[in-house]
Amino acid sequence: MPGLSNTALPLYEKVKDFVLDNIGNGNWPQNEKLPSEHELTSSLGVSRMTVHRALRELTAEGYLRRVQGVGTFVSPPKAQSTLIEISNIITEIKARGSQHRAEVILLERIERPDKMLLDAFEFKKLCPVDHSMVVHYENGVPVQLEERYVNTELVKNYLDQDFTSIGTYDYLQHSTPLTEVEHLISAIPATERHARLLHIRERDSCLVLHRKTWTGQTIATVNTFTYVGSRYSLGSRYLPPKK
Amino acid sequence: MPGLSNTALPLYEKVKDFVLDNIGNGNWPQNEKLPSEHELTSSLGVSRMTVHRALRELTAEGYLRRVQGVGTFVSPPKAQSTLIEISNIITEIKARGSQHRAEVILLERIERPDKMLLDAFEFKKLCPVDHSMVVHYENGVPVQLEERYVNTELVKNYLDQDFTSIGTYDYLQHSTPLTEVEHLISAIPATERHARLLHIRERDSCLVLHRKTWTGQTIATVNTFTYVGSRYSLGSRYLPPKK
DNA sequence: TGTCTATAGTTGTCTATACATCTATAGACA
DNA sequence: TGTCTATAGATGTATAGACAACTATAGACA
Repeated sequence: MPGLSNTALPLYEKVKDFVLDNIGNGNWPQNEKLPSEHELTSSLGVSRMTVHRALRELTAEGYLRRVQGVGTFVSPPKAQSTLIEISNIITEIKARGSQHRAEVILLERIERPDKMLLDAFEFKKLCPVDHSMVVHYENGVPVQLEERYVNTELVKNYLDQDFTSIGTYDYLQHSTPLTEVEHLISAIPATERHARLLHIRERDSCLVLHRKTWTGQTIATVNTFTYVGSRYSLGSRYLPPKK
Repeated sequence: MPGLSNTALPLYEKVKDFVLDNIGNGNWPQNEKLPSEHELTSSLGVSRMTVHRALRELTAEGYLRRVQGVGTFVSPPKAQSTLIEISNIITEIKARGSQHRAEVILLERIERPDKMLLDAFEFKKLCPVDHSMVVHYENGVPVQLEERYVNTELVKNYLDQDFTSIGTYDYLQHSTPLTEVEHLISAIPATERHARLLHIRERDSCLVLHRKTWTGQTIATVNTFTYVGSRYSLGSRYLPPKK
């Protein structure tokens, strides 16, 4: 066995590299049992704590699986390479070098939310809810209809903001720490209202992203983002943390 | 200062909880400098290595920022984690307790791919490509049309598999280590073929997930998954590692 | 044969200690 | 006043040793 590289890295990093190399070149195939910490300690000439740290970190990173009393095993390749990151529309438009414009369609307080809305927030009693509807344009073409319902208990002054200059996202992120997020993506045919606001025809396909956010145990916001199917794709390119 | 909880947790976990509590209740606000490892060591009555491990892990989790020679600081709240995980359809259907069935529509080798396909693979020369089309049923109702094009240089024996019993995903994952994945989600109206295979009407909305995978610098597979918009949502609920 | 038990082997945690490395700063010096 | 330097104090790494907790199994025993 070749042993550790002689770069300037800390020892535990060299041990991690050593293990990753053995996995990468097929020396230790999937589900293979690694040498025990004790064996690695003597064969690599480092202390057990150092080996232990390396293996523990690789376990946290998903490369290994450890069972107390049994041993350390090579994990099957991560299914984690199937993550899609949702970024906010304004950042995204600007990142493409396009010009962004937002049009506020509606900004209101709903004092008496209907049953559907109360259920969405899992409210027991009648609570007011702030409501915004904004259309985002990329180079003058409507791309996204953003509809947000906001818990007025948790988010203050939501209605006083100028969402043509500040992103709703930016305001919410700074005003409310969120503890949990739920996403749902689906496809729907455009309603008459979608068609009017997004300049498409009724029944054209739209991509809908539902997002619910929590602060503590309480639902903070309920959001629906509707994208024009033919003009927009959610996307991501993911590079696994190879080494 | 109250000190550590007296639960059955390991000490370093208690130290982590202690720090998180102090951050959570505003005791240590954003960018506050924490007591030094030495101070925590004496005030909490644990060894420095234990304090160090707790702080190191909290740093990896994004709660703290450490600067050698200077100190440890409370990090600003994490950027909103907006990741969506794509799991494979068979796992998903079974996880819902539904019955899964796969119907292989087509399984063929394309000896002379057309220009669109060659471009998708970024092939310079003419290479054969394997092609599969499978419809996945949940409790007898079609949910997903799975279409895959596979690089025959990288994936062997693709056509010999029985994809009614093995998931295409499972076979590919075991046969080819993948180094990079690209996803694109969009919404399209159903074509006549979609309508026929998925038992919907033409122009009904479908959710389309494009996935391209790389092995090294080479494109290994090009995939299109078409979901019935009204029957399916991609989703995820993400729980930040709070505590 | 079947069941229980002691044990060897493995990982998990914790401590005490040492030295390395980096940063800010007080104080010497020009 | 300005610059350099030694130093205190902070985090980073590494070791040796001890004990705890868990698992599989060989071997004793009924």
